[in-house]
Amino acid sequence: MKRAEAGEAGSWPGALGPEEPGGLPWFHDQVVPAGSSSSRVIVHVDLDCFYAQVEMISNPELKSKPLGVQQKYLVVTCNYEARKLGVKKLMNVRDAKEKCPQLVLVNGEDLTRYREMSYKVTELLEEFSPVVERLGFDENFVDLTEMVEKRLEQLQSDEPSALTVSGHVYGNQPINLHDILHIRLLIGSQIAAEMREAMYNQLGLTGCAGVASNKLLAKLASGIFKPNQQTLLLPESSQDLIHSLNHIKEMPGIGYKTTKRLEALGISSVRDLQTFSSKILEKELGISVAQRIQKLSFGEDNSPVTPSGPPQSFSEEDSFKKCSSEVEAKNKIEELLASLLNRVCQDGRKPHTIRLIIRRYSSEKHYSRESRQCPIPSHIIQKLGIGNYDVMTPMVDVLMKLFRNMVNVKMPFHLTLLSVCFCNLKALNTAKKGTIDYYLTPSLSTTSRSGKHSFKMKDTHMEDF
DNA sequence: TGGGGTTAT
DNA sequence: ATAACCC
Repeated sequence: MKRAEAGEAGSWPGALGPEEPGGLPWFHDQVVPAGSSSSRVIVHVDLDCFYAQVEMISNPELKSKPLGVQQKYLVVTCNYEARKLGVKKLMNVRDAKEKCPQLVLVNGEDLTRYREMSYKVTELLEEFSPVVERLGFDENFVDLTEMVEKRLEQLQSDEPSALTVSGHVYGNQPINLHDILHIRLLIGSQIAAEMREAMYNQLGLTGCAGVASNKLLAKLASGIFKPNQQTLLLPESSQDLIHSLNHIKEMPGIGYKTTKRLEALGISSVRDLQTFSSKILEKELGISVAQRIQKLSFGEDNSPVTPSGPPQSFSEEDSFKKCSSEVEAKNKIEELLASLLNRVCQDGRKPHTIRLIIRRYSSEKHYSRESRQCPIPSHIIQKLGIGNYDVMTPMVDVLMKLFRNMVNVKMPFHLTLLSVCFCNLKALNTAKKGTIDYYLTPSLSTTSRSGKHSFKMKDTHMEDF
């Protein structure tokens, strides 16, 4: 454990300032302005090799073996046993087997169990604080600011071990118990440890956590000590952290395209980006992207933790070497749709838009998708919740119209991916005659997004059933 | 490169 | 409808 933990924390309650008599800790009057966006406490929780963990829970015999999760010809993730033997994420199955002949592979193309476990994690974290933002299936941000404030208020001066950091501190920076920002982050590290404990005790999952003053730094911090550990970043160390990145590509928020454009400008390190002319950057990338990523390069990120809530869309996709006939496409679309209907049925809400996505074969490069979408006919929507009887057939008809709108079936074609997506999800219309909702709810079966009737479901507070 | 997701334009 | 980002 860290120096800060043993040494400094033991000095409590000697941390009381001389000008604060009585039993209250000195920081009790250090108020953070309400709504202030500065000085937040954010945790990023990142599960260890998530798919592999889920598979090992399903089949404990896999725990002692090097395990990879396979999708098509890729090992998309693997446990640490396999990593020790040289298997990497997104490695070709052939390369992986070559590196590690004992590698056990399980198919992970069906995401159902991963998705279910993923939401159990998010729900568990929401018990700590409702402000939880999902990032993929295996990462969550939680804004702990309020929770930390409450714990500070409850803190008694006769709790000698109350101010002990949990886990690592980045750079072994000493904690200053007279610094309110340090104290708040330290409390955040304790909550992070409780979250990881709860994940393990209740779900059997291990993961990392990073605690810092914003999402960017929390995310970078969580990756410092890798499996099943956590790290706290103090403000004084944030520059060290961001400069420890070897390339701007490693900065969350700077993706493939932006990296290429930045490289063309001669920018490759974080410091290059920090010192580059803002004016020129704005002209090259647009003011929005330029300002955002240049702030990121200084470790600044004021983006809020946005509660994810239920998903905005459901989709199922399948990739393949070749699909070149309409019947073939129809069969695959039916499979995707069947799975989707089950999911939508379970969710309880109803999608009002359906989308079909394709990827055309192109000899190289240009990884690009095309899509067509349309409203789901209202008579189909109504049949959706009640066990999907004859919703398959009319829905496939709609999808095949979208298909023919994109693909000229009279000409040869070569597809490598099909995907069906349900979106524009709305709560069930449970409005009944005589209730307030009945008079306030815009008809959900007509063109409800138009003009004057477009007040939002969030504000209307529909009762679920 | 898989099988998902999100937001901005 | 696409393009960018995230995993």
